[in-house]
Amino acid sequence: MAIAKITDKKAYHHGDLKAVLLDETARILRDEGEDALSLRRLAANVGVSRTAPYHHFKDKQNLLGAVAEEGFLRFNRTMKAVLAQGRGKGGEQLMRDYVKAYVDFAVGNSEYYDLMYGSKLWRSESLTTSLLSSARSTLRSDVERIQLLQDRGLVAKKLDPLRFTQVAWGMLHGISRLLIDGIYTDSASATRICETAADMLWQQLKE
Amino acid sequence: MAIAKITDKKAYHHGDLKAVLLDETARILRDEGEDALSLRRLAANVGVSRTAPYHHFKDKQNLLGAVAEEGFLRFNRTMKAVLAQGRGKGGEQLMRDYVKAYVDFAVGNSEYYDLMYGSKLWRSESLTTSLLSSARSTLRSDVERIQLLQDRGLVAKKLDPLRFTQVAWGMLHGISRLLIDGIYTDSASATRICETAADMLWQQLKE
DNA sequence: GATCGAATTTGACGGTGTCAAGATGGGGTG
DNA sequence: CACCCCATCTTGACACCGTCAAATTCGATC
Repeated sequence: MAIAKITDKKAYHHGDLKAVLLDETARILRDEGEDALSLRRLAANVGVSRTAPYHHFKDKQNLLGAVAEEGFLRFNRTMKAVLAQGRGKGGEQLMRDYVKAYVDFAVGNSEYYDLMYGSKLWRSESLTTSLLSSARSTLRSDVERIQLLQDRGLVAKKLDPLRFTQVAWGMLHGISRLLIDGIYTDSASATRICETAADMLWQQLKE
Repeated sequence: MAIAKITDKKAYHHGDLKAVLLDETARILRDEGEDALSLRRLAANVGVSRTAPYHHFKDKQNLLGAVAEEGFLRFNRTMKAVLAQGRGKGGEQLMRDYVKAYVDFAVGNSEYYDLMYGSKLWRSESLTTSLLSSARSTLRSDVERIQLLQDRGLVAKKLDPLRFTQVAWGMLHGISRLLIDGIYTDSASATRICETAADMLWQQLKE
């Protein structure tokens, strides 16, 4: 039915519907927007009857939760790569790269980011413990990294790592949201906004 | 029909439906959440037929835009009051008050804040120029205030007022969103998060 | 080859936003 | 005062939507 199948699973009648649904959901969100996503259209696009998705996801929110989980996976992978790649660099440059990578991911993968930190997910019971730990993974390791630097005397003693991380996260999240939603007047200057943000954070750290 | 009418307009069949619709919309959003809002329920609650609202608002998005405009009005009023009240105080304390006021407004009036800076509004054609200028009003005066302080030599010369304001706004917006959406682990420490944020901003200014 | 059960379908229900056409009735003009 | 206009409101209709229940299909296992 589908032009090409990547996996050979070919589970049952259709092939592994679950994975295909996840991909097509993300594709619709990316290309046509949130309003264009309905379970019925999704099913039709994939070539399956309207209620077929219900055997893989409890309801619509549950499907979106699964897409969000995929988003967290990609996000954590991305941020880990940035840190790995920044081994040699100085702290200031690393901070800039980190901030840029966060915002770039959010803006470039907004179909995932919207779901990951959308209000719906965090109020629904689809927020499983595994999803929650995945969601907090990056934040948690941020706090730990700062604590480590602090123990080594590379970061100001008086700084509260948790508090700092919370505020820094808020900053990156806010900048990302304002960019995604097209609220900043000149989204063209995204790069310079990120630099300003990174410098501000770095100054707090080194002090 | 309605128990009490504040205005005496009593426009036509119903009384000034438009204002009543705006209030009831905000009430539903606050008390029952976004999903509970439908034009049909709204109309029924107000005691009017399902299509009556269409004579006052082009469509649902247009109604929400009008509610958002009311939100901007209240927001601008609130922030102006904070500044007025902070005349005597030092800059540091004023910054703390300002940050706290912003976040408090967002969290305490989230039924408005969600609409004001929700993605829907900023992509819709309901974003009239009057609404847009109202939306940018507070931000604009923030930039001007910093420029003024800079001219008087009270703020670091090397600082770019626009860039700083954008980042500061991002920070406040992000913190507000994370609090509203229940994403922060310990929303109880909102006050201390605000203080940390304010101190960070203030340090950038005075430097 | 019969059977079991997971995967899928068809049918149905109540809900939604919105358009088109008709009804209503208060305010301005004669 | 009588008239009519037109903003306001209603009823009817349409095409969607999410989701439940019951029937159906069909690969894998005994």
